[in-house]
Amino acid sequence: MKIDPNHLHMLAAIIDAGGLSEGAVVLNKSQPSVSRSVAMLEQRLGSRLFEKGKRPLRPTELCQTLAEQGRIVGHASAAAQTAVELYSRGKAGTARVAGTPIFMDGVISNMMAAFQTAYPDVAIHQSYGYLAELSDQLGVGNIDLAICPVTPNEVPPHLNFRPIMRGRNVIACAPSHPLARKSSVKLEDIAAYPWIAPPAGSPLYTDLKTALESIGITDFRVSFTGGSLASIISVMAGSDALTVLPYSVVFMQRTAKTITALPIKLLHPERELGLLWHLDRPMRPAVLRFLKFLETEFKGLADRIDERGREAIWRR
Amino acid sequence: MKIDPNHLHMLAAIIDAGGLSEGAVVLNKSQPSVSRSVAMLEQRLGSRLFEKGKRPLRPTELCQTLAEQGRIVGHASAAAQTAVELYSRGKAGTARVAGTPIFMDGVISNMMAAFQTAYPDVAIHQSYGYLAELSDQLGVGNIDLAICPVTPNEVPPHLNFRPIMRGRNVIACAPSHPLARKSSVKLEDIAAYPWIAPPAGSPLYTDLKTALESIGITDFRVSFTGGSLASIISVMAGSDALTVLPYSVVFMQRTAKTITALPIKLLHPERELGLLWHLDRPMRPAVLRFLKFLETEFKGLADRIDERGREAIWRR
DNA sequence: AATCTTCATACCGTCAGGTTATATTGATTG
DNA sequence: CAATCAATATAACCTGACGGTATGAAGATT
Repeated sequence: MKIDPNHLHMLAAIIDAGGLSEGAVVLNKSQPSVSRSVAMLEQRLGSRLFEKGKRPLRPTELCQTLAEQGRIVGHASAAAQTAVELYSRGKAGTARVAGTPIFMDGVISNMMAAFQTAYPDVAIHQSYGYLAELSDQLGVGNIDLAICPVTPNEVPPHLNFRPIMRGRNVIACAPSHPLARKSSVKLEDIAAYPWIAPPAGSPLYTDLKTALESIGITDFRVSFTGGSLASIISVMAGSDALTVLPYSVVFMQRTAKTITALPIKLLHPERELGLLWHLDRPMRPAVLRFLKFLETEFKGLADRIDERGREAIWRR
Repeated sequence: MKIDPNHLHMLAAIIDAGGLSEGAVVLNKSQPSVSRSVAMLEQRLGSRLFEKGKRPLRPTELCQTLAEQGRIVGHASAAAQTAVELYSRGKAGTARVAGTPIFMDGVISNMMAAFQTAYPDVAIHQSYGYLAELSDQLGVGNIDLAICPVTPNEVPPHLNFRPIMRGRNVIACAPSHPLARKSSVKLEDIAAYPWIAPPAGSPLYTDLKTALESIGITDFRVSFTGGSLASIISVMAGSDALTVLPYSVVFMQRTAKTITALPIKLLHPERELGLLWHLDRPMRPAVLRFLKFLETEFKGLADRIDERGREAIWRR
């Protein structure tokens, strides 16, 4: 007959509480219940667990050693309990999140930092990808959440899309760039400089083309391509190159002063930055937490961007 | 709702076995049983424990952390199991044993050493006392077993007495003693030497007196009294004093060659060395083991003493 | 598509363990 | 030492968690 961990725990509770009745209170049970359980256990073990007929209840030697294990069981049980609670409140667990490189590096990474200080027990697994891949990964279940610009009518089936920010691109350059000081920039000015292009397959690359076409630039020289945000910033800092970036990315760099936007209006792309997740796959609490966190963060970001925009307008 | 340690253990078993069916085998249960248990647990926790519709059964993150605790529970349970088995076979536990000082030091201690090498997990609590005290201690339940010379008709009530060795006293002295070389010793020889007396209250003290009276010595000089066996041996080694000791005690010192017995026959006391324990207090397995061990040891000892006796006789 | 393996569901019986009420029994005290 | 108190044991009853077998459903494999 195998021994029941619950019984071990019960013994520990009785001993630590100092009596059957007190132990029963600790265990949220009635006194007769634990009394009978002890009696049955004694019978099964074939030896006494508490000395018979001694009123300050005295545990047997065997009982003591069993209670020792019982305390271990109790700890494990309590640990499991708190683990479940943390988990179900989304305060522990893992969130696997992927997104387009520039956004992840330029915007989301900062939010993830904030999230991790708020929820240190939630592990984040980050990866990169564009819409097609992200959709696949969500479908297979390799990631929980994708962050990606999407045109509302091309949302893949079975995926839920929640927009969080209007797409808005700007022409970006280093603060040291000759054009950065000018209050107004003309097309002829721009034409002289080389361009940094995002990776060929990325949406930003098509954005770059359509944006430049929209302001009449059809022929442009690409001097650097394929790098992620850190490379792009470095290259811009050391050259006169220009590039097209989401304004939010530029905005997030405002304190670091590594990028500025030129005062030229580009055509908005149809796409909108948003969160994607699988519809019929229930979201884990930690992921939900992260999602909510991102939403409020983006709301704050949008507000700050608006403010700054108004300021900029007011200054002119 | 509190979490059940059994469930934690079950999760660990399932994961470690690599499937519900395999886990069920490990747990000695049917597959549907564990399947249902898992389902109920999932419902109570409000989150999945195994990913739905994946055939190489994949545990959830939460399930993994719970299983971790489950393994701890499993270990504790197994430890308890072996503890119970060891205990009930008398291979672990405590035996509280008391007895008359000279016997304990001179005979029992050697046997306890042998016992502890055979049963290293049985702790022995030794104490000293004479019959009255021993009886009290047994009655109160402070000791499990007493080893003591008892005259068969003065066995205290409620106590069981099992004789293990005939009482037989001898006159003892150091091997370096002038009388030790003599093949026959006369009373006049003895009269010249001082005596080491056991503690005044001890049975051995009365033995000393009656023994000496039995051989006609009424007036004797006591040069040292009150010491336990180690002291007596030391004093004898450094002096010409004599004393009366149980032959078994002298016998046990044969290899150490610290004491010899003089070839003088003393009157046997009525008492018989034996084991005492409480009648209606069930004996713990470890105590029983120790009791059995003592019995066989004493049997062996008695045989060896007989042999030696025959040898000694043969030599003359 | 067919088959195989494994998990889920249905249904039923049993017993550990929950409850309340009450008896027993060490311990305590005047 | 009787009386009293407090704690444990017992009785009687009931519920539901969990055990089993039989069978359906669904991934995985060929």
